[in-house]
Amino acid sequence: MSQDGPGIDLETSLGYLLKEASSALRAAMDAVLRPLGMTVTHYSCLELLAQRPGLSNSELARGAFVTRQSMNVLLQALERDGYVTRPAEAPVGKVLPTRLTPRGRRSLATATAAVRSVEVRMLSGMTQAQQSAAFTALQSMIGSLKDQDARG
Amino acid sequence: MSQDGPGIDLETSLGYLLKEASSALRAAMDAVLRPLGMTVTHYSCLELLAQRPGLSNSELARGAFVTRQSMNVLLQALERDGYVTRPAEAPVGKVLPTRLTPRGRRSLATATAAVRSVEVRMLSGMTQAQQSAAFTALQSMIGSLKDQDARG
DNA sequence: TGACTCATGTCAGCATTCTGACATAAATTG
DNA sequence: CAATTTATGTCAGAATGCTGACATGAGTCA
Repeated sequence: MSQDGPGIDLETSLGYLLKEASSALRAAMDAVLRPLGMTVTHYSCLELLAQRPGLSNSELARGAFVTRQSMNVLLQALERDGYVTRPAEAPVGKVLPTRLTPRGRRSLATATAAVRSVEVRMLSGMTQAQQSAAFTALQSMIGSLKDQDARG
Repeated sequence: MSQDGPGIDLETSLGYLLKEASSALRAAMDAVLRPLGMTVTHYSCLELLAQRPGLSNSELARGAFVTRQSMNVLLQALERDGYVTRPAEAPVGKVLPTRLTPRGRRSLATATAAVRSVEVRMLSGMTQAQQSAAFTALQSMIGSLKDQDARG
């Protein structure tokens, strides 16, 4: 069965499949967000702020899987265009808590609908049990991989 | 519970978890490949060529989830450094079939060992049944998302 | 209290990838 | 057979993200 002899069989590799699924999801999200003039990172930032108002730049960066620096330039653009607000000075420490403006909330609402349609389609061929299994499996993978990071 | 009311609950979203897992996997692979002077795309290209010799630039790009243009610049570097070879002229059509050199094969061997250790760790906390379930689930997601692409 | 470590926000420079575009060859279609 | 469509390789410019670096504030520990 061309098992783990010479290389890693990409046809049966969970890692490769994970990358493929993630890539397909990102492409699908990009496709529905583009007409709204939004990128995936853009949307992720807004969604994070809706659920946890007052998040800092660094926390948003971790939540959207980009660096602080990248999130910083995005936040500057979002602030300039009136989607979010940040205090001019940090109320405590250096952390600048960010919040959605009404305009940001409206923009997020339409984006959320688009993204939800993608997620629904992604799950359309799966039973509830399969979804639960996938959820557990992904959490397990994440835990193992993060563990490694901590040890290294 | 905070179900699908206002936004998408990132804590229970399979899409978000998928992105998180993929990000963690990429970070882990980057960490083990960096000492070898390799990037993930770099490694993916070599692994693809080992399993399917003679792949073209465009086919490699699809397999590594990047654009033709990006793969093209990578291939030029790999060719310059003697990891792969491409004929100066296309034997048929415009397709330039790429092949690993012995040096490329040696380089891939060490990289494969490193990547395999990451994948083993990723699967360490999962039963065989869980792995099978995850495999099926991911394939289902990919199928649904690609379907959408075709229809759009 | 003072030294040390850690996290944050931000700037500058660099690398990587993507978008747009073009010419060419194969496949398809009428 | 001719025309259209599709796919490929490649170039140039733009956008995006990252690495490196710095100053500052908070927490820790002796």
